Amino acid sequence: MARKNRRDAIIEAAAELFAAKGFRATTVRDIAEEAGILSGSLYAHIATKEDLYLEIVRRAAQDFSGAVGPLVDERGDAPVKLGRMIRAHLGVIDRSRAWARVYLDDDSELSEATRVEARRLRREYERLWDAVLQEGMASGQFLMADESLTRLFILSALNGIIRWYRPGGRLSIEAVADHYVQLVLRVLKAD
Amino acid sequence: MARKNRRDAIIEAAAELFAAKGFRATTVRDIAEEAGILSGSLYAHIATKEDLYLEIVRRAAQDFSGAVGPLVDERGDAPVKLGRMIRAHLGVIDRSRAWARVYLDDDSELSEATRVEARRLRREYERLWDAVLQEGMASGQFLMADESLTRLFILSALNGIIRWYRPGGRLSIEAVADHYVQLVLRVLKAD
DNA sequence: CCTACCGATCGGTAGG
DNA sequence: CCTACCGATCGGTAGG
Repeated sequence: MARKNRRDAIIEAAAELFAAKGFRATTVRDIAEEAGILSGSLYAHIATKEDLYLEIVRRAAQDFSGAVGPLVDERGDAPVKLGRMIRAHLGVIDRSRAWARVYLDDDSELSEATRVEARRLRREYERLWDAVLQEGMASGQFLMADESLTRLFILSALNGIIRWYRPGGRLSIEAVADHYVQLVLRVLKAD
Repeated sequence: MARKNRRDAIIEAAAELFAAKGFRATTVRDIAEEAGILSGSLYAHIATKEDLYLEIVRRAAQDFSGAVGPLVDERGDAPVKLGRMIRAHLGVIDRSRAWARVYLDDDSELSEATRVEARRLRREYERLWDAVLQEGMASGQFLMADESLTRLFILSALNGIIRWYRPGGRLSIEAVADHYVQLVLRVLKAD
């Protein structure tokens, strides 16, 4: 929470609201109120409501890539790396729930241009996962009949968490991550 | 496609539009146009836009339960049954894409009452999967450290399909189902 | 950042 | 099922 200016507060408020109610159901008046200003004043800081969405997706993409990306090149074999990546990915979901939700949901209510950019950012992130899956396949530690299908299966399972996990529930995110790492390694026949 | 009255046509149109654009971004004028009438005339057949949503969720829940439910009591051991259920589940997603999408997405733009009912229907459906998972655990054919976590993992992976599968792509839904059955059985250490 | 407001569009209704 | 319309609310702007 370094420099926290008004613009950041607006984006933060929008992320929470988009995550909770969806893009369309969130009004610029909701966002302004949450940020402590009036809706007209919002436009001194942003161009459009849709730009706000894009900014959230970009920051979330950075969160995920920043947490998971460096792990691809760290020491360790593919199963170990994948375990770290899963923990990091679920960690971001846990710490940045609202941002993650906006980022992971392909919101169909937006303009094509916005959706294309959001999709591009997600695809770029997915390549990190491909890299490690391929590494494990090359080393013979992962068994996959169809790599891209397997990646989709795994990432869908992981991202599903955002639909049911609530902090303070029966399991901590770390406990969930421990379980999920095991399940994913089973999928890959790696244990 | 038995009796196909105007009301059914309206619900069908709404399902396609809600799936494509979301509940909020779909207007009653969109729905009416798709059904070939004017928006005011819609209200001779429905009470509110939200009722339309509920009706779609109810029919989709019936689709899934009708296709998967009977398989729980059929002949065969748990792994065989689970394989059949996965194929049936993906079959519904394939044949009733729009309905499935509306049903599977917990739309946060709706009233509490509506969301509670939709959640109830989804929970009821999930119990079918719990039954078979428990059967496999009892027979020693499935290995799970945490049954409910494993169910969430598996169903998230399966339902993720609705976000990427498009008919006419590289793989048929049957081919995807074949792969996914194998991956799920691996998760359960059942092969 | 506020006041004051815009044109457009929304879900839904009355009366036929 | 249409015509005609309602009050409310929407994203965004002008002028300060």
